[in-house]
Amino acid sequence: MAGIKDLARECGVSVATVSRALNGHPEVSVETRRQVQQAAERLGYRPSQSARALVRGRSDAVGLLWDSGYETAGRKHPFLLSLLVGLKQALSDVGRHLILLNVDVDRQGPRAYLDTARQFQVDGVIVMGVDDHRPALRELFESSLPCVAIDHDIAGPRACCVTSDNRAGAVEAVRHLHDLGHRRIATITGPVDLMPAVQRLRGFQQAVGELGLDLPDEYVQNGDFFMDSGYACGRRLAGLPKSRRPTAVFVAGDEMALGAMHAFADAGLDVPEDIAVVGFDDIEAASLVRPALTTVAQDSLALGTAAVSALLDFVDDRFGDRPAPESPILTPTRLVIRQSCGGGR
Amino acid sequence: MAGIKDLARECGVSVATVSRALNGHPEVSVETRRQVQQAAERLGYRPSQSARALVRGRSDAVGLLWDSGYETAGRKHPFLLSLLVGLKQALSDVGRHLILLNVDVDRQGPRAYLDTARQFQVDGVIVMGVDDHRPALRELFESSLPCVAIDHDIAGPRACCVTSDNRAGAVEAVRHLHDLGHRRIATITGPVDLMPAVQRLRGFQQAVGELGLDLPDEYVQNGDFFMDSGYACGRRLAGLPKSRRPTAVFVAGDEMALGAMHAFADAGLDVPEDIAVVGFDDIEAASLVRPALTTVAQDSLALGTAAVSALLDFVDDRFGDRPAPESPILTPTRLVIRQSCGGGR
DNA sequence: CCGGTGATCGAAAACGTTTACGGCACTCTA
DNA sequence: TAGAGTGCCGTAAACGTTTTCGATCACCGG
Repeated sequence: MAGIKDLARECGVSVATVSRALNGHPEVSVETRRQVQQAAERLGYRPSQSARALVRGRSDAVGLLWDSGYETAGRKHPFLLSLLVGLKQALSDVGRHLILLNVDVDRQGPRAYLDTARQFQVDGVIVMGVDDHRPALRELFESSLPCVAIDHDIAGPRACCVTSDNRAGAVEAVRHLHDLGHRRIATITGPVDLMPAVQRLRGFQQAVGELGLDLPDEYVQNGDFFMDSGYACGRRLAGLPKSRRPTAVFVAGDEMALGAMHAFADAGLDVPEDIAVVGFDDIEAASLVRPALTTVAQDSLALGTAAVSALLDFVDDRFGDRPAPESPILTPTRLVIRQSCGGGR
Repeated sequence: MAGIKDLARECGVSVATVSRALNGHPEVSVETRRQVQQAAERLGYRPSQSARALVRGRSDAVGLLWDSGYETAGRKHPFLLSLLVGLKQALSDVGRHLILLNVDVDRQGPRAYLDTARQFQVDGVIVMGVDDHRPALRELFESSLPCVAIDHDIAGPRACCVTSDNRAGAVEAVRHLHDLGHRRIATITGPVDLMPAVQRLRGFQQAVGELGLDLPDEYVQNGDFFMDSGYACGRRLAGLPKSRRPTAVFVAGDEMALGAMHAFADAGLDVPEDIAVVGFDDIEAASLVRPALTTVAQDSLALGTAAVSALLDFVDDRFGDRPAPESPILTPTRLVIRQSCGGGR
C-alpha cells in the first residue's frame, strides 16, 4: 500500500502538504493540490483508517448496537433487515461506515456498551433491538457519547430516539376501515412494554374516539406480536355472538394479523367479506399470502436516514438554533392497501 | 479514557510490561500480570483499536461486502438477516468484529473493494449478495486478501466459497415426495445464473434419475425466485391434462412456492390433496401461511460459522496439512416438514 | 530600504499501542 | 568462580496520519 510518504516523495513535497491537499485545507496552492490529487489517484492511495482515527480521535464510523441474541431468541424485529439497508444507505451518503459492535453485556459487564464504543472511537452509536431494561443502556445514554435508539424510548444529554409515527399509522388504518363502512372495529395489541405497541394502541383508541365508535372491553385483545397470540385473539373475536362480533380488526403487527386470519378461516369467517383485517409493519409475508394483507408500512429507509441525521446532529453539535431535538423523532408511515379489507387489488 | 500509560504508572511498571501482561505474553511474572489485570479491570481500560491496528497491521475485524443496492432493487436475499446473525455470532465467539464496508464500485472504480478493505486493514472480507460479474470482484478474489463468498461461485489464491448443500437438500426433498407416494414430480427452478439455483436443479435431476422417475420437459419450469414467476409456472403445471399433471412439485425457492400455491388454488387444486409442494429456504413466511410450507431450511448459523472459520483459516494460514480448502464448502440443510405435502402438522 | 502581511509550505510532535533489543539479577553447570 | 542460560523487565523505535508552529518568500505601502 502506498502511504502518504510515497505520495510526498512522488510530488516533491512534504507529508504535511499532502495531508492538507487531500483534506481540502485552504492553505495549499491549487497547483500543488492538483498534483497531489493526481498522484493519489495514480498510486491508488487510501489513507489508513487506523492512523487517521488515532490522531484525530474519531473514526468517521458509527457503531451499531444490535443484540442478535434477541434475534435468535425468536423475538425478531419485523423489519430489521430493511432497517439495516436504510442505515447503510444513509451512512453511505455521508461517507461513513458502520461497525457492528459485538458486545455481550452479560459477559463483559455493565459498562461494555460504552467501553466498546469508545474503544472503536466511533462517532456515535445506533441502538436497536436490545432489551430496554439493561443498566448498560442507561449508562450509554447518560454518557456524552452521541446515540440514537430506534424504537426504544430512551433519551439522554446527547441521545434521542427515532421511531415510526405508529400512532398516526394506527389512526390512518382505522380511518380506512371506517371509510369502508366498518363501525364495529376491534384491535389486537402488542406487548405493552414495547413502545411501538403502546403507540399503536393509543392511535387506535384515539381514532375510535374521534369517530365516535363503541369500544367494548372485548374489542381490545392483548397479543405479543407473534402469530400464535394473533390466532388466539382472533379466536376470541370470532367467538363473539354475531351481533357483537367486530366487522374489522386492526392488528398491531403483521405476524399476529396472519394468525388472526387463520383463526377467522378456522371459524368459517371469510376475510374480507365477513371480517376485515389490517396489519402493521408490512413484513415480507404480507404481500405473499392470500388474501394479501392490507397493512401500514414503515418507511425503513426514512427511518434509517432520520436516525443517521439525528446522530450526526449530535456528533457535529448542530444545536445552535434549536435547544435539543424533540424525542422521539417520528417518521411517517404509509397505508398499503391490498386485499384483506376489500377495496384492494 | 484510561490509556496504557495510566496503567503503567498505576502499577509502577513500564508500558511494555503492561502490553505484554494484557496480551498474554509469557515473559511476565504471574504476580505482575495479576496486578496489571486487576488495574485494567479497575480503571476500565480498553486498548484503542486504532493504535493497535496501526502498529500490528491488522485490525481483528472482518469486513462485510454486501451490496445493499441489490437488496433495495428487490432482489432480496431470502435469509440475509439470519445470515448476518450467524456471522455476528460466529465472529463474536472468536472475539472479532464486523465492519459493513460501504463501497460503491460504480463511483469509486474497480479497485474499490480491495482498496477499502485494505484501508480498514480488515483481516479478511466476507462477500455476499453482490453482482457476480463485477470486475472489482475478480480483482478482490485474485488478490492475497483472505475472502470467502457466500453463495457465489468464485475462488482465488486465498479465497473460497461457502454455500448450503443445495444439491443434497433438493435430493432430500424429492425423496420425501417419493416416500409419500408421489411419482410425477415437477420442479420450478431459479435463475440459471445463480449458483444455488443450478445446484438445486442438479439435485432434483439427480434424485429423479436415481428414483427412476419420468421427467417430461414440461416438468421443469423456469422461474426467477420471485412470487410472480412461481405463480406463472404453477399455472402452467396446473394446466396440464390431469393424467400428465404432476402430483408434486419441488420449488427451488419459498417465495415462488407460495406463488405456485396461489396458482394451484386458483386452478381449483387443493394443496396438498391434489398436489404437494415443497419449497426451499424456509423464509419467515413459510411458517406463516396456510397450509404451512414444507421446505428445506438452510442453517444460517452453520453457514455463518463455516464462513468465518474458513476465513480465519486463510488469515492464520492454517494450511500446513491440507493443500487448500475444497471449494465450495458445503453446509447441511434440513427438511422441515409442515403441511404442504401432507404428513406434517 | 524596511516592516508588515499573506500565501505556501516543512519539521516535528503527537496519537496509543506493540515489539525488537538490550540489561539486570538470578541460577545452573563445569 | 567464570560463563552460559533464564526469567523478567525497561527503553525506544515504529506504525501512518494530522496538526501546530514556524519558516520562507513575494509583495506592498510607506
